[in-house]
Amino acid sequence: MPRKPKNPIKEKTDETNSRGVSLKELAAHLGLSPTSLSIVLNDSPAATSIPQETKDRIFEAAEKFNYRPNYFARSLRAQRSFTFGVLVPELSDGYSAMVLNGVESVLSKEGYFYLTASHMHREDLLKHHPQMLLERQVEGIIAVDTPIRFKPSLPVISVSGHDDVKGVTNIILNHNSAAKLGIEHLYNLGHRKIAFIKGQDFSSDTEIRWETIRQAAKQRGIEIDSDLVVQLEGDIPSPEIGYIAAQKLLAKNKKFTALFTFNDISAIGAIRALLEVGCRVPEDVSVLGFDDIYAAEFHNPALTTIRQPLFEMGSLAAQTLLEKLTEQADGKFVEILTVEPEIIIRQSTAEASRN
Amino acid sequence: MPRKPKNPIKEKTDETNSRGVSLKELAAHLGLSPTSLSIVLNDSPAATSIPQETKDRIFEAAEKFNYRPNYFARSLRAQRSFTFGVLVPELSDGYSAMVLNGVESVLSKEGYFYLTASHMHREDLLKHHPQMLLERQVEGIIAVDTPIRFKPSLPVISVSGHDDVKGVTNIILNHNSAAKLGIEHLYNLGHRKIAFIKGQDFSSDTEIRWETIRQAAKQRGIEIDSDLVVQLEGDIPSPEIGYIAAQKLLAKNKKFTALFTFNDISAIGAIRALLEVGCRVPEDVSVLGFDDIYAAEFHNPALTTIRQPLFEMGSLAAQTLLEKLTEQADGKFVEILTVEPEIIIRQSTAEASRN
DNA sequence: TCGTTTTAGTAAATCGTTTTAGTAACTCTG
DNA sequence: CAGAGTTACTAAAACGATTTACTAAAACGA
Repeated sequence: MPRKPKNPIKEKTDETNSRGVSLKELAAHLGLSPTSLSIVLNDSPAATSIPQETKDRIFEAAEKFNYRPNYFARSLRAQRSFTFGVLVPELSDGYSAMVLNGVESVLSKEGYFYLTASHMHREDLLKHHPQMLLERQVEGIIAVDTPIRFKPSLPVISVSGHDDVKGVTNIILNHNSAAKLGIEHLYNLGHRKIAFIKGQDFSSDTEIRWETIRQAAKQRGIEIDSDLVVQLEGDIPSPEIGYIAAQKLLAKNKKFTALFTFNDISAIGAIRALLEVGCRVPEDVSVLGFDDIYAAEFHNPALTTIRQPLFEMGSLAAQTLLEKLTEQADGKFVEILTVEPEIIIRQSTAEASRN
Repeated sequence: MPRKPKNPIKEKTDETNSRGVSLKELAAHLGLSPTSLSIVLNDSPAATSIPQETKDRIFEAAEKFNYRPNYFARSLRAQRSFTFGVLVPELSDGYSAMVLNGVESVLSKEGYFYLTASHMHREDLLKHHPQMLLERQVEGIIAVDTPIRFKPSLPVISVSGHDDVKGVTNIILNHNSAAKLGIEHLYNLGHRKIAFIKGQDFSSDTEIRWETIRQAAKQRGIEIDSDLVVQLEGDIPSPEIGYIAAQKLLAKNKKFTALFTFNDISAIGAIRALLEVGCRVPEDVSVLGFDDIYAAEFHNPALTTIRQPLFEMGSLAAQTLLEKLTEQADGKFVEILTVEPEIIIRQSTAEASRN
């Protein structure tokens, strides 16, 4: 026989329930103390001494009135936000979004959310955004292709960053492998005169990618002509910057049979520039991309590219950050986590032309 | 002459300051009450009666100890989160990300952040995510290309949704114009046999886009052959689904001189399918896309497409939501905000071939 | 039967702000 | 010089949960 509620909560209509029931109200309704409800609903140790009948009453009422603990009250008390901050250069470049997919896939399972902040490589935002995220009490930060311009006062995971900041775990591609895969592929197709498009100075992968490519080329006995090296400029996530870079390259009027670009976006722009001057891809010039974004497979010609497992890098970052939070400073700190690239051979590369 | 602090806060090192100073600590340090500091720091009305000297002392100390009000405490008290929730199907389709850029550009100016939740058109997530966002006390929800499967108990703005849910403001493209722009363009190039790729059933734009296209075609006296209409299937954000749809179309073996696709992504996939069977674009078949994502301009051939101002739609959504929050129910409710499309003519469309 | 343990709870403190409702000590004003 | 008003503050309540430290009653053990 159900007991009568002591201080019945008036049935709230759809109109009035906007703010939900508080623990206190629910407790009054049941004639119990908030303490008891809290203990039961959270199944804390003290719950063992509460009889099942009471527990059931509590669960039932919580269900009926759709009780949801107030997020702020709970977080204030527990000093936890169940929220991460994510720093990205820009969302619509096809790169960050893939990483974020991976991040979200892990976080949503754990009841975490994340706040996104785009800095567009602006120095002021690189400092300001982390501040803001800290004020929002994020429990950790994931920085994607983002230089660390702040003192990390909480766990930070960097995806494709290369800043070597103390305390920051870096998730990076095995760039040595990546460079070798690319260079070997071109070499095996007979390419010896290879042009390169480097990344922008601000992009964190630029330096290491270039360094590893130089080494891989050297090992293969390929000489890099500095006239055949150009660099991306500007920060819009459009192929246009690759187009412009390729035009600069063509303006030098030096012969090359292959072009190794910084990423797929710039490869797509570069192909446009090549086609415009009558260079066929891949018959006259092979073009090799990097990343394997969705557009790569269906571009014309379909891009041969070095695939980065972006989704996995995101989920690994989230996973690692969650682990960092549970191990209380006892854990052995991991500085670098490496993921492996893969070469995806499609139609934009071919045997070097003879002439 | 600076006064002596009453209860000096020990200078915290970089190591220990992780949690920051509380208002109480700062007040004790200054020999004042937390109330006074709160009044001064927030410049609330009562601050007029506080002498400048005291104010300065407070500001100085706040600065020195880098005082930041605790977000949870403040939000708990004020019942405000300064956070929106954003529902998207998927981040890496190049569409949502552009909208989010617009959203963020407005929110960051106002000190707001947003939580992202991707539902991938799964019914369970379409119900679960809004719940979660509500529990996180978001002040409003922006739904991008997302059906509303929840009772909106707080302000909701839908971008490219067509659910006509009471209380939801819809930001939508002027689909009539869009359809006309597309049909007129193809008509003027001499196309009469036009094929169509419709969107997936779950995509909110599918129905209206198709309806308006049918009307525009009718007005122009173009007959739509139902054999020349195929539909996208599957929910990956890759051109592959457009590729498959175009193959189905080609399998019907009916002649057409133009193809009006649901979006740029599917246009890119469709072009691949056409090229594979020896159809040249645009010489044999003109292809018209929709959206004008970054990839459109540099695809080969460059896509002629109907541009949606995605960034603007995002910033308009954020702006509108912010306004909704300040006007307290007095405001006249706006149900629909329309934005205008634009046709971007590039290389994927041309005069209809004669044969 | 007395003392201990278990059962079934509760009151009050706490997290860190903001706000409401004061209180004293001055300064005017007539 | 009494009353009103201003100045310069502060104590306490509130937001809504969790946690610590109790209490009162019942059950158990010797």
